[in-house]
Amino acid sequence: MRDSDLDEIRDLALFRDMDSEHFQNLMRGAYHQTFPPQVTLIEEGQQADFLHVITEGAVEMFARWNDRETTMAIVRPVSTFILAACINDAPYLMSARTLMPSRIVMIPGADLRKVFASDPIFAQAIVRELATCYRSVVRHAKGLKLRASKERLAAYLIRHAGPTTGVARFQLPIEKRLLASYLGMTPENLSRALRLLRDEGVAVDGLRVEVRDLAKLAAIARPNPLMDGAESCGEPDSNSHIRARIGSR
Amino acid sequence: MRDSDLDEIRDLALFRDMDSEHFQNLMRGAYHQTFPPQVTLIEEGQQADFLHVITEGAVEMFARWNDRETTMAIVRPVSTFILAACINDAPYLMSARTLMPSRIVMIPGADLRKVFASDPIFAQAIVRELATCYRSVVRHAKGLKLRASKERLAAYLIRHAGPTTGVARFQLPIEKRLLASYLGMTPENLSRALRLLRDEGVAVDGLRVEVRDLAKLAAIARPNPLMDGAESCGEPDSNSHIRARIGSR
DNA sequence: CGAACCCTTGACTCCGCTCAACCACGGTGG
DNA sequence: CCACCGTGGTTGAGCGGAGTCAAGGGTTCG
Repeated sequence: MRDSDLDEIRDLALFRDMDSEHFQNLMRGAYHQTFPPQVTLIEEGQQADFLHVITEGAVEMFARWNDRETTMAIVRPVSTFILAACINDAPYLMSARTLMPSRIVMIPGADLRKVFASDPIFAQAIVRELATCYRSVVRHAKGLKLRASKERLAAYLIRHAGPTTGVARFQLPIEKRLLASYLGMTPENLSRALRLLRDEGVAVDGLRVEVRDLAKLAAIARPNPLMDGAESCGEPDSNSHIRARIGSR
Repeated sequence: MRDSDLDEIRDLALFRDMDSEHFQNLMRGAYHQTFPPQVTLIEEGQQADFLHVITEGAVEMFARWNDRETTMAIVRPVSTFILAACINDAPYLMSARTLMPSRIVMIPGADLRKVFASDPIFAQAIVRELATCYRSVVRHAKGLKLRASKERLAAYLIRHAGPTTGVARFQLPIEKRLLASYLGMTPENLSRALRLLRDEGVAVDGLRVEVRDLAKLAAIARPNPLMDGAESCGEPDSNSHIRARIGSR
């Protein structure tokens, strides 16, 4: 692995405060690789051999059952995924694939568990990360069970409008079909839901979104830090990552 | 706290291997209390002051939004709840209330974090617990997004039929209205879904369930360790806890 | 230029929710 | 002992949200 990579990784919240020697132990067996888009990094059911850390790009976490498929989260730099499976040395519950060219650090699970056991600082960082992921999934589940699809969409738009008041303009960070799947609906239904929100002052052109009246949206979504809080980890997408995608209109 | 209680708690997987002195530090500020049924222990949104450990009874974890309510999990002895909020020193995302007379250990969050930082063994146990909870919610979310309600019900019944082949008989561990809420449907719909499953050889009388043909149910539920795996934590109910409830018919 | 692919729209179906009535059961108090 | 309720469960009727299927338009890419 290149030294510049090492420095970059070392600077992540997860590794920043840990013992130097332990960090080296972790990195000795680690890979830092670049993957093209649409590459399956992980297949659910496999044994968790590596902890993955995404340093560039975007990765979709998704799950399959009975010929159906749903996206569970979009992971952005810099965060880990499948930490829980690694810690428990258990099979992955989700699959992962790149959505764009992405760089991934892969740390052997055995090394992770070893260092984790001997470095309390690192253990603390791991736990914080894990707890954050947990809370993120709980929020996701709450949204699915308590909100109707139109309400989920409204909430999503509000989260991504940023802290603006009045009018907000932004780009959807992912394809609509992905967004639909994440929100637990079909692409057709997302399309219709967006049209319904036109009456509420939402204008959509491609991935460009303009929200004319945040208050009106909020009346539908009734946002709430206990469901919409942004502790990151899997929410597609933190708007701090508006990147110029090739071919963005 | 009584000594007998201390011994009991000390024996939990979470505390079993930790340093004795640290354990005492944890317990010094802890309470072990008995609560009647239908008592709200935790209100979502509150700051996470205590880690809770249930040693007897049953606790429902639920969430509210906009006058709607859904049960997210049922917690049985012996396990913790709201661990993630405590670790992150964040507000609870779920509320909790007792379903029956229950005994709860309450450990101050500050103590938890302190000991956690200085005892690697304990930290490891915490992480394992947390990772298990995380995986449990992921399974729950997968079920909600990938399975239809009838399929979710079938899967639930199979999980609780135990490893039997052929005919299975058991008791529902919770009220049907709770089960409905957990499975993400209305009580009316659960009722109808159960009638639909009659054609599949499922007979229900009160809380008594008889599954005549597990294979037929399995054809609907298509159970799968990645969705139905029983790593405990919140699944209502692990069938290792069939207790004689007063008034069980 | 053609082939994918994504998005949208329409028509249709159906699952699941709402509302309402009814029953069974248990507890309470006259 | 019995009338009265409150609660949880079941059933039915009706409706609406959301999925399915199918077709068409716009882009991108080989």
